[in-house]
Amino acid sequence: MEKRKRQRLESAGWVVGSTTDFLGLSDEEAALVEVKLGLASAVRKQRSRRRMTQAQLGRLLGSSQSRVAKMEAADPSVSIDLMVRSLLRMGASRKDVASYISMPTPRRAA
Amino acid sequence: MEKRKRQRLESAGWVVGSTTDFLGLSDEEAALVEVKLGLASAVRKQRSRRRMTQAQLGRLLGSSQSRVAKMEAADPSVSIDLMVRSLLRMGASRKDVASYISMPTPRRAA
DNA sequence: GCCCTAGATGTCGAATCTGACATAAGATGC
DNA sequence: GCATCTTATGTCAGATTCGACATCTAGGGC
Repeated sequence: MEKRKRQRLESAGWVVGSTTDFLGLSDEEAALVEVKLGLASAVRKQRSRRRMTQAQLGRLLGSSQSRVAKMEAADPSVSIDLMVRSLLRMGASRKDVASYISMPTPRRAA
Repeated sequence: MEKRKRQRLESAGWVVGSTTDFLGLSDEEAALVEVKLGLASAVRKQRSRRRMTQAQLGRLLGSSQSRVAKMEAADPSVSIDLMVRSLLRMGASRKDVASYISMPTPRRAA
């Protein structure tokens, strides 16, 4: 799968403002990646605010440490559904989730 | 699957403000359903604004009429990912998606 | 009545996502 | 150095979601 690889590279780093142009991501693909990145960083932020390890969060979610790691890395193998469910489980509201999605996603801040 | 049935009933109607309590949905399950309902109605709204049929939208998405119908019905077999991708494909922005998620979801308006 | 269009619903094989496990890599304390 | 804790990454069998198709209902024009 071509798209998965591109997405993985994309999420892995470097692009700052708009996620387009690094490799030929269409606008919607880019937007989708940005949605996922926002959720991914929200998961990490909420977890660390609660001072939980990935393993603890995994248990709380009925999942595993590795899946949490993949969520936070916005791995292409994790669905938006899973990330949203995780945030809700950590006590986020629908509005919180929405704000995570619309927030800009700066990465690799210098 | 127990949960799926409840979710189907839930989405099918009647509940107005909070989706809790109709049957023992936990708070997060209820919130997740509300997220899906918001996206589902957004898909319908965007599609009809564009005066497209479900079949046309299905083709635009590389999918089918029946899947579009299920999306708009917030069928448990459709993922948030698919609904978000559909909205983005119809030209919605990340912020638009976020607002659909946080909007209240009145249904069956008298 | 019959046809046509739009939408709803059920089913199925294929594709994707999931939890679990193993294992590696980084960081910290000794 | 080496334990220990935490996070990252790869893999895989089982679960979920996918597009597609068939089928049904509702409505309108004739």
